[in-house]
Order: sequence, then C-alpha cells, then structure tokens
Amino acid sequence: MVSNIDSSQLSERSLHLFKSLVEHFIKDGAPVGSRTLARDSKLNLSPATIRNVMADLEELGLLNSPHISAGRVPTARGYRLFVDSLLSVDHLDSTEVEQIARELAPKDDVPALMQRASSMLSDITRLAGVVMLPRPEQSRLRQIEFVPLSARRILVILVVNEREVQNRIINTARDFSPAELQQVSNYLNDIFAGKELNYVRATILNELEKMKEQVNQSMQAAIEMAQTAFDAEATTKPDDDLLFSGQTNLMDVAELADIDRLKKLFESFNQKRDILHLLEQAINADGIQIFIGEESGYDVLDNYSVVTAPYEADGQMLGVLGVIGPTRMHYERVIPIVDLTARMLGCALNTRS
Amino acid sequence: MVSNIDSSQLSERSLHLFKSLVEHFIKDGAPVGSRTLARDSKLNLSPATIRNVMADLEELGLLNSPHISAGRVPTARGYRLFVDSLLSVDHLDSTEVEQIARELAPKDDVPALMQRASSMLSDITRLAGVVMLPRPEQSRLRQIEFVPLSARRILVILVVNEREVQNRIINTARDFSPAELQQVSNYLNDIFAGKELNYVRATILNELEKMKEQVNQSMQAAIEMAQTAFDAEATTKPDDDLLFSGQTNLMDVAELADIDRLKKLFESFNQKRDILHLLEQAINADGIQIFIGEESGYDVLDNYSVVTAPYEADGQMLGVLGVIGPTRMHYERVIPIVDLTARMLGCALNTRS
DNA sequence: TTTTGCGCTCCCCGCCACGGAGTGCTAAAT
DNA sequence: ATTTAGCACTCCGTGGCGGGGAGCGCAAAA
Repeated sequence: MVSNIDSSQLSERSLHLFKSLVEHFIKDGAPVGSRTLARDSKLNLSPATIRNVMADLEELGLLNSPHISAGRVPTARGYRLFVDSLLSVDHLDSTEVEQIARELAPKDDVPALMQRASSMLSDITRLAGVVMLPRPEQSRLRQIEFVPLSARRILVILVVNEREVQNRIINTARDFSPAELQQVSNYLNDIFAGKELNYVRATILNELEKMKEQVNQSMQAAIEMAQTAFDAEATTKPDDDLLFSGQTNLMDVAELADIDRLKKLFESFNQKRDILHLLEQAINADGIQIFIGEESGYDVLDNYSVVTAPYEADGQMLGVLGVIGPTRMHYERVIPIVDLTARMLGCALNTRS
Repeated sequence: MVSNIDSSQLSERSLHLFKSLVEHFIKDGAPVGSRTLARDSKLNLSPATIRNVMADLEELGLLNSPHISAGRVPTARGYRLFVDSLLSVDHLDSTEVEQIARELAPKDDVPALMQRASSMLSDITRLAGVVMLPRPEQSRLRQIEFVPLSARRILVILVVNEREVQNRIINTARDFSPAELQQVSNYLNDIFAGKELNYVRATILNELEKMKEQVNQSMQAAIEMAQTAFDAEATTKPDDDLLFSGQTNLMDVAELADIDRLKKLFESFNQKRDILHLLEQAINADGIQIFIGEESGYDVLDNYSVVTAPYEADGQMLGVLGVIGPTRMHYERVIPIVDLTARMLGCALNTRS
C-alpha cells in the first residue's frame, strides 16, 4: 500500500484548507472549487492562491477532480488524513445519549438486545447499522439440560454465557429414561460447567476413547449423546452472527443512488462474507476503527466507509459493531455514536444484573 | 370496488388479442401498439381493426395508454382478468421440481426450513420471496420444562407443535427448589399438554382466582410462575413471524428502478405490517391467491403483485408463503412454483418424520 | 364489418448554443 | 517570494429546436 500522508508534512494553511474542503464536501456532496473555499475558510485568501494549494494537494493524492473543470473531491487517502489527524469529534447532545442508554437497557435476551443495538445505530446515524454477535469461541458453557420429548428424541438445552440459550433436538440410538438423562446432565455439568465451548467440544470428540475406559456404561452413553449434541452445535451456528439494519437509509444518499452498486452492496449484506471478514479484522483493534472506501479491499465497499468499535463485557472482547455509509459521511458525529454504543452495549452485557 | 370484467362479456377475438397484448407487455415491458399486435397474434387482422378492439378494451378499463400516442398497457383490472380467465399455467420442468424438493427436504428445525423455503422461492422466481411462519394461535403446547439457573432465575422451555422450541428466562419472587420445579412442570404438563397456547394463556390468566382456591400452596406458586412465563410469551413473539428473501431481485426489474418506490417497499418489508395484513387475508383462501397492484389496498404495493398460497400440515392451516414482484411478472411460471412450494412445505412439516 | 388512408399527437433523440463554474498559466502587485 | 488579478480554456448542464418514429382516431371506401 502507498504510504499515507502525515499531517506534519503539510503547512498549517494547507491543512486548514484541506479540512475545510472535506467538511464542505461532506455537507454538500458536490465538488468544491477555489471560489467557495475562499469565501468559506476565514483565511482571506484569493481563489487563485487556493487553486495553487489545491494543485499541491492533488499532487499528493489527497484530492482529485472528476474532470478538468470541476471542483475537487477528497480521495480515499484524503479521507484517511482527515479522520486520522484533522477531525474534531462532536460532543453528543444529551438527548442522543439518553436514547442510546434507553435502547440498550438490559432487558430480555441477548439476540434481541443486539437487534436493538443495530437498529438504534442505523436510526441515529441514518446509515446502515451492523452488529457482530458475540463470537462463539468465546462462549462458556454454563449449564446443559436434556429434556425427553419422545422415545428417542431428546431436546438439548445449552445455557452459555449466563444469558444465552441454545436448543436443538437430537435423535438417539437407544432409549433413555428420564432418570438416566438427569444423571447424564449432572455428569456433564460437573465436568464442563464454566468451560469454553470449543474446549468442551474438543474434549468430547478427541478424548472419547480415553474416557470411555474410565467410566461406566451409562456414562458412555452420556458421552455419545453429548457428542451428537455438540456436533450439531458446531455445524449449525457459524453463519448468522451478523445483524444488519437500516440498509434502506443508504438509498437516500444521493451519489450512491446508482442501483447497480446498491444492489451489489445489499447482496453483500445478505451473503455477509465480505463484511464479516472486515469486522473480524476490527475485533482485535483497540477502539474505533475506520475503513475508507477501497482501503477495505472489498470491491463492494468502494464508495463506502465502515466505522467500527469492538465491545467487551467482563473484560472480554465479545464482538464488533458499527455502521456502513458513504465515504462522505459525518464522521465527527458517527464516531462518537459508535463509540458510545459499543461501551454501553458492553455495560448491558456485563453479567452482574 | 368496481366490478371486475368477466371473460364471457367479451368476444373470443377481443380476449385473444387482449391475452396476446398482456403476454407481450410482460415480456418486453414496453407499451404495445396495434402494429406489433397485428403482426404477432395469428389473427390476420389489420392494425386498424386492432385499434378498434383496443379502444373498446380501454373503454372497459382493461387497458390504458400512458399518453395519447403510445401503445397500450394493461391496468390492474386487466391483469385481474388475465390471471383469472386467460392464463395458461406453465408446466414446471423437472429440474425445478427437483430443486424445490431438495431444498424443502425436512432437515433440522422449523425456522431454518422456512428460511430455506423463502430464499428458494426468490431464487427460482428471481423475485422477492416471503414466508409467514406458522401462526402462533395455532401453536399447541407439547411440553413445558423449568431449568434452575440461579437462586431466582429460571429458564422456561416451551416445546410447541412437536418441533419448535421457545425459551425465556424469568425472575421469580421467591426461591424454588429443583424438586419444586419438577413438580410444577409435571402439574402444568398434566393439565395443558396438547392445548392451544392461547387457551393456556387465557386459562392461566383468567381463572387464576378460581384455581387458587382449589389447590395447595405449592401449586399457587406454580400458577404464578406460569403466569410470568406465558405473559412474556405473549409480548415477545408477535412481530417477527415473516421472513423475506431476495429483495434485491426487485432492483433488477427495470421499471421499478425508481429509488423512492423501492425504498418505500423495502421499508415496508422491514416494518412488515402491510405485508402481514395482506398475508392474513390470504391465509383463509383455498389455494393460490393473487393481489394485483392497487387492489391490495396498500400504497407501497402499487406497481407490485403478490402471489400467495397457504400451506398446511396434518390437515391444519399453518401459514402463507409467496412472492412479491412487479405487476408485470411471469404469472404462468410463478403461480405453479408458489403452488408447488406450498404443497411441499406442507409435506415437510407433517409430523410423521 | 373490416380495411385503407390521412392527419394529428406525442415521445425520443441528436444537435447546438449558451451560461456558469472552475481550472491553469502568466504577469503584475505586494 | 508570495499572493493576486486577468485571461483563455474546458467541461457540464440546460433549454430550445427539429426531425423521425410510433401510434392513435376518424372517416370513407371495400
């Protein structure tokens, strides 16, 4: 990748003008010319001077013109400089803070909370919101229960992470009596409660042979059953851990009104792959992270930026949330909103409740 | 509503021409004029004659012209006549039948099956697919279990309709021992197993007083707990029982490429209200039902048609599925697909499995 | 009853001219 | 050495204009 521009490489004046230009463009969406900039920035310079400066900035790859006699528009690299060095983040007004707090009040179950977080994000920012659900690798088994449905059909209930409940139905090779089931679940709870799900799965699958010798016949059955249960768990979960909302907000943004691009993006939302990869990069970052346009490496995101923040509870990284919008978005507003939402979601997920 | 046109009110020739015109328009999407129609329909008539016929049809409200010197376009009422009386339904080719069968093979859980049905519909028809989940009123309680999580937090598990599992966490006023919980669930299972959920809820809520007198103290607690459980059930479920897929397919249809309309429609998908109302009308119909454009009574659906079919299993109506697309859609193809899908989904849901 | 002929309407497309906004360059001013 | 003013040039968007095409209705002929 080409090296980015450092703010120290430019004169105070150039930076000021550049910032002014970006802000202007974010507001109006039209290429901005020397004249307007001369009027707006308080520097009392003539358009001609500004033209010179802009020519320099274009040289550096921070701006470009759609065609020879149009105003200038920030490039991806330009936005990068802008968000890294020039941005002054808004102070959120109290009604917004309240709204976020209200929506994220810890009510019922985790998926619903996530859903609320996502639609709240899209609502406030008027962009598309996205929330990545807590990564399954981070799930700790809290409790497992078996409920007999009929002769050989058993409902398995996994309680993970204090709050979240998963259930699936398995068919067993032989009949189990309720008493037996009770025994099995006691056994599994004793060994595995509090352990990480992947560990549980791995243990059950790999050390099956070893354990079989040590335990009695009934426990063998338990192990086989658990195997089925966790096998299913491994295969059914991994894809729908991404929630979107407010995609339609993107249809408002004028310069993205090109149906084809939009369609590609929406399809990408549905397939989730690209976005998921992007968010996975973000989960290890420390705080707010911003992907600008082509930077992301995904074609579909060409004229879009993604602003993300990881959220954590009980000192553990859980997932990522953020918004997707046009590169030309109000970063100074969006950034604090995403940031605050991540924090608050973390609070809501803390287990003391 | 204005009375619809009956095919017996028109001459054979008019009908033939009308049908020809509609088919033509569905294929090309452009207003069709007398010349083209004269060429295409095998009737060996001159354009002028056809113009006369078309004038009559316009009189009847079956056609109209976008402007005075353009070809004719079918009106909603025209489509209505077309689908009711003139349509010759395609024979599905075997690969499509196989695809439907394959996708709807009864695998794991019900929601996933529904999801597959919806995306399969959108996939094959290249329109938006929609599936209304089994109506909660039709849910029969099969089994209820209580799992203690901590002192006063209890996980309630409802198994409904043989297959579907719902769980929620409730906080109780006092501590319950595992033995007590067992007793409570036994009690509730005895009384309510096989009953309709609404009935269960109503019984618990209304006859609370009466029952309280008849039973011992422990059962009073049971009732109170059940009350909490089913209360929650009543409030958390009712909105997300509609699945969409393939909305993006609608972006391909040229004449709907108007961003604003599309946005409204998509938002309507998200809010689900209008579509839900529409489908509720459809659930009591006997088979395929078609809503054409403005007929539906919902603005957002102005240039769209909805083709639905209810599906049933074990002799019980469960829900509705269908597709949403431009009024100008290939009904002769879409109709048998929706029909077949409804039947097959019904099969997959039959409880003998 | 159907066809032919004719005049008319309306859309679509390409053309052109024009004003506006903006640029780059050079020469003058500070 | 910067900054400014002036100027020629480029490009976009708009609006007016004119033909060509498709289609219509109507009236008269077949």
